[in-house]
Parts: sequence; structure tokens; C-alpha cells
Amino acid sequence: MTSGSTQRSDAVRVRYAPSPTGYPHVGGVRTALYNWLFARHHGGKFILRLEDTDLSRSSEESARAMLEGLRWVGLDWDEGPDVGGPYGPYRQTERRELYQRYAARLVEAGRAYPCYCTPEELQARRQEALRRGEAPKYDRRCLHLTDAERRRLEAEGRPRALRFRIDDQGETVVHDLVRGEVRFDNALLDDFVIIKSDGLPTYNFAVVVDDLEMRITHVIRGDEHLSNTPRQLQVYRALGAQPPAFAHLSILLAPDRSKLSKRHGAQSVDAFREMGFLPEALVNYLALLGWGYDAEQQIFSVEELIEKFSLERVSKNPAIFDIQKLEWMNGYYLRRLSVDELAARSRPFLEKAQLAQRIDAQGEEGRRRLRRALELSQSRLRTLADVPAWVAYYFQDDFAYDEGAARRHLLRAGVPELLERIAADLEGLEPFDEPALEAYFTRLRDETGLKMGDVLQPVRVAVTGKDVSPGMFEVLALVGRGAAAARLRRAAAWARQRLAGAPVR
RNA sequence: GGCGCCAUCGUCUAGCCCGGCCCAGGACGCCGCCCUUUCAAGGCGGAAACACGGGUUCGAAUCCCGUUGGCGCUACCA
Repeated sequence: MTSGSTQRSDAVRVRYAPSPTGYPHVGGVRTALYNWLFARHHGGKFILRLEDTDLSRSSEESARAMLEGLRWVGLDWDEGPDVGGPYGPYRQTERRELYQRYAARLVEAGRAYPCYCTPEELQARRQEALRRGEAPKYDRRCLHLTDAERRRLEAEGRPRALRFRIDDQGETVVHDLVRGEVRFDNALLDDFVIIKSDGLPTYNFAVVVDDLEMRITHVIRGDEHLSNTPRQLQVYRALGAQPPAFAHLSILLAPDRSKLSKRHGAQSVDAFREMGFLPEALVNYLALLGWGYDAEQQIFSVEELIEKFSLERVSKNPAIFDIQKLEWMNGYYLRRLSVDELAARSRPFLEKAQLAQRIDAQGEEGRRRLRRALELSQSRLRTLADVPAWVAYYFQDDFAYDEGAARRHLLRAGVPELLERIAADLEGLEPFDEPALEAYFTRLRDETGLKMGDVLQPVRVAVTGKDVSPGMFEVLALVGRGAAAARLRRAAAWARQRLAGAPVR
């Protein structure tokens, strides 16, 4: 076994090692991103490894979702379960023999021993210790078993786990790249299980073996692992191996300061995709959550992130995920997309809103109108999911009026007459384009003595159903003469009827 | 309970290591103004923070101690 050697290649090798027990959530993606940026910055390797030793919670579906989620945000890996690599396999359940070999080494060295205590017994003793106000450490009962006792327990067919014999003298110091020196009293550690009775390794053992075998140089992971690091360091030492460097990232919190979880709604990258976020915006935002270049710059391309990323500038405090800033950033990226790109990225959302078929049905003209519609609404978008609402009225006439908008602008004395007149005028307007429309409405304003808003807002509601839209002349020109006039008449009729039937105010 | 981590505007943060340039800078959000047919975008301006208490020092956001709070670990989960 060569892996126990202390030599370390100077090429950076980092890994992201999720356990496939759920969806890929943003916190994990951020950890992966930092690892990836670190690797790319240093021209090193980024490795993906699946920690699937918890058979009851791991699933193939989740593993697929993990990889897909990472790929969606634009990460790629040099070694991993799907692409292979020189230190595979890259899922722990396929590496059992390896852990067994390392465990055997520890047993030989007297640093590991079989334990026959059942979970129930352990649980009971733990409760008891807690009740007495003592630390719930493993009592080393099985360390002191005589050969005869051991034989008896084996003969009983008792399940057997393997425990690591901790060195409880002195202290273990973690030299953390983001937190500095962190010291732990070894007397507080206990003999933890390294091989479960099902033969699979536990996390604290498997990570060490894998990181060693895969020649990982920097372990960049979540803060929740900091407390476990002294245990792992002891395993490295017992193996006579040089540990990698460590960097513990603060975790992501929900707005209520609790850990980000399901009940806070969106946390899986899939959810963000469905909400219409762009991967480049999510990456930029996530990079800034816990890392800052100079605090002035907010927008970073991936290339810039790679160039500027460093662990020294990773902040120590936990960060709260702020979806409003993400939305702002998403809007920023959306505004910088070409119209064609925007159209392409909007496609799934237009399909979901049943608009894609209508657009397609218009062929080339449909594409042209969609492009123009997107052009007009681009600066108003925050997510791709907003797109359908901004383009729908260019492709369908049968919409309902927004209640508040209708009340404010349609259900007023004189409005039906005004709309009918405009409809008639527009039918004769030549040409029916933006300059002509503007000239017409200016004339109408002067002639009636109304303010532009008093004229245009009713028109807006009649033509779009809402009181918010892009510039009215552009909208009218794009909707087209026939449809515009028809909608104005429909709104006039609707308003007249409502005003007569149930007088408003 | 024990151990560990963390602590600057509502949020992300700069500054902290190497005390004075900080009556604390930027960004999101919020408010106001400008532009304007509405809403955005854009421009300009504003309110908004060094958790608390002790030290050390001529001087502390910056160093030390304590308190409080948040989070994590303490599993045959990862």
C-alpha cells in the first residue's frame, strides 16, 4: 500500500464529496464552487466523490440529481463517478475492500478493535451518562474484552463493529486555512466506530482513507466538519500519513438564522432553475456569499472568479441567503443577454405557460414578435419565469383584466367613449407605427385637454390587461392595428356594462 | 451538559492580522428626487451598523478578558 507515504505532490487536488441523500442544495453547491474555483485558480484538479455509505438514505436518483445540479451551474470535474479517473472508483460503496485494508492495518497496529455493543446498549449507556451529568463518551468496554469473552460474543453471532482507539493524551491542533489554529483536548474524544457492523466505513474513517488515496491536498468543506477534524487527524497520524490542509467554510443560514432547509422553500438548485434563475447569476451570488474580493465589485464573470478567488478572503461568519440580492443579480445578467439568448433560455417557461405553441403557430412572424416583445421587456425582468407574463398579450386576446388596474383606469366616467374613439382613430391611422402613434396620441391629448397618463393608462389596461407594461406606442405597434382596435372596443364595452350595471363609486 | 466556531447597516460585506487616514466604505433592499404615458432600467441623494461590559493605550471596530447571542459537533448520519 503506497498511500501511507508522506510525500505529497504539490499540484492542488481538491474534492467535493456530497452524500447522495437528497437534492443538491445551494449550501453544498457553494462548497463545491469554492473547491472548483480553488482548483481552477491553481491549475489543479477538482474531484467529485459520492459518500454513499449510508445505505438507508442514499439513492441513485439523488446521485444523478447531484451531478446534474453541479453541471447546471457550470462546474466540471476532472475525476468522478461518471468520468472515472486514476484513483477510482469514486463512490464509497464501491471501495469497501480499501477501507477494510486500512482498518486491518489499524487493528494490527493496535489502533482499532472490535466492538460488540448493540446500538440499544450504547444508547442506554449514553442516556445514563448524560443523566449523571457526565460526557457521553464510549466507555471502552470492548477494548478490555478478554479473548474468551470475545470468542463468546463472536459465537453468539453478535454483530461486530470496529472502533478506532483514540489517543486521549494531549491535544490536537487543526491548522485551518480560514479559521487559523483551532485546538482540541484529546481527552474529550472517544473511540468512534470506523467500520459499521454492515461492513461499511463511517464518515470519519472513509474521508480519511479516500482523501489519502485520492491524494487530496486541500480539504475545503463545511464548518460542521471542523469538530470532527481532530478525530480524522488522529486517524492520519495512526496511519503514519501526512494530512491535507484544511479549510472550513461557514455554513449558509436561512433568513431566520436557522440552517437553510426544506421549510425555507427554495434550497435545491433545481428549484432555482425552475424559478427562472440563470446559473451564472447563482454562481456569482454564491461566490459572494462568504467571499469578497474588495467589497466594491459585485459582478464577477466565472473567469474573474477563477482569477481572483482565494481562501484568505473567505469570511468566517455564517451567511444568510438573501434571495432579493440574487434576484437583483439575476436581473442584471438577464439584461445583458442577447435577445436570441434570452429567447432560447425563456423557451421552457413559455412552454410551461402554453405560449410556445401560439408563438410557433405564427412561424417566422411569431419569432420576430417574440424577439421584439423580449426586447421591450428585458429591462423589467427579474427571472425567466417573469417572461410569459410580459409577452403573453402579444399573442393572445382573451385575457382577463387585472382587477385593480381595471378599477383604476377602465371603470371611470368617459373612458368607454374615449376608448371607442381611439379604436376608430387607430383603424384609420396610417402608417401604424411608433412615430405615428406618438403623434396621434399627442394630438389627442392636446385636443381633449387630458393628461397623457389619463389617455394611455386606460389604453394600456385595454390592450394588455395590466397597468404596467413597456412603452404604449411600442406595445400598440407590436400588437397590431386590428388586435389593438378590437381590444379597445372590448374594453369599452366591458367597462360600459360594468359602469351601468353596478356603478363604481 | 461538554467542546468548538462565529459576532460591523435589515442582508452580503470592506476595514481588524500590521491600533490613529473610520463621527466606519461598497452592494442588495428601503425612502426621496431626476428621467418618464405606467412599470422597469439608468442617474443623483438619504436613512441605516462596529452585540454588551470591562481592561490595555495619548488613542480601539481594530489588541486582551468576560458576558450574551447564533450555529456546529458530541451517531454503527454525513
